[in-house]
Parts: sequence; structure tokens; C-alpha cells
Amino acid sequence: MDSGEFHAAVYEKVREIPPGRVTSYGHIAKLIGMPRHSRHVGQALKFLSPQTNPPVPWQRVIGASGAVSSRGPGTDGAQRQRDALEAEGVEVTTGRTGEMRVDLAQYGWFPAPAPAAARGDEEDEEEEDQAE
DNA sequence: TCTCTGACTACAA
DNA sequence: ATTGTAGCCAGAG
Repeated sequence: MDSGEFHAAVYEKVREIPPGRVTSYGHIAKLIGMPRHSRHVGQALKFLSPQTNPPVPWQRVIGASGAVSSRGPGTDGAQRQRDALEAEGVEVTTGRTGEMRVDLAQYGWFPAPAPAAARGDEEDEEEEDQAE
């Protein structure tokens, strides 16, 4: 797989993330069949242009711990990401130092990757119910 | 070719 | 909860 195809695959999966949901880099990597390329998923996203068509909801991709990454505190990416997520109804908690996190128990979206050896397509996903 | 870095993840202390 | 270490893989210098 070329890096171009890798990027394309990443964008494709990211676009499949339903609004109001978030997933992790690692899971995107799994979905495209490269579970070890979690870092390069983020790499592909930063390579993304602001005006892609169709648009890629990169803001729905966060760390596996629910932590929003976007380059150090000096960058604005994190701010844009938080704004975009809240606009979709995702609750983003912000700490004192600007640490932004999302509750994966509520907004996490982790469908099972499509196994090549599997025959029946399974559009199933864990509808985890929130429990305060 | 080697070394370092990175929008990562998982595990140990 | 926080910090450190290790594994990971591709790109840049």
C-alpha cells in the first residue's frame, strides 16, 4: 500500500465516523488493516487540507484515552477541534492547563474491523449506554 | 545507512 | 491520577 492509498483509506474511515461520535487513531489504523500505524493516521490527518471534498471530520479522531491531541499548547488546532466537537454535541471537558478530553464511554465509536476471512457483513456497533 | 521525531498505545512503577 | 519506558513504523535530515 502506498502512502497515498494509506491516506485515502484513513480519510475514508474517518468519514464513516457518525456525527456526535469519536474514535481513536489506533482504531482507524485497525479499520484499514494496519493496527500498528496509529501514529501515521495522525500524520495523514495533519497532511489534510482545510477544504477537502468531501470534507474529512478529523476532529472526531482523538487519542485512545479520550485525550485530544493537536500539537502543543501553542497551536490552535486543539481549539478548533474542541469547537467542532461541541458543535456536534460532543461534550469536551477542559482542564486548567487546557487539557481537553472526551468521554469515550459516551461518545466513543469503535466498530469491529472488517475481517477479510469473514463472509457475513456485520454492521454492528457497541451501543454503549451511559451510566453516571 | 543512521538517527530522531511524531495529531500513538500499552504497560509498569 | 501521573510519569517513565518500550514497541511501533514511516518520513525527514
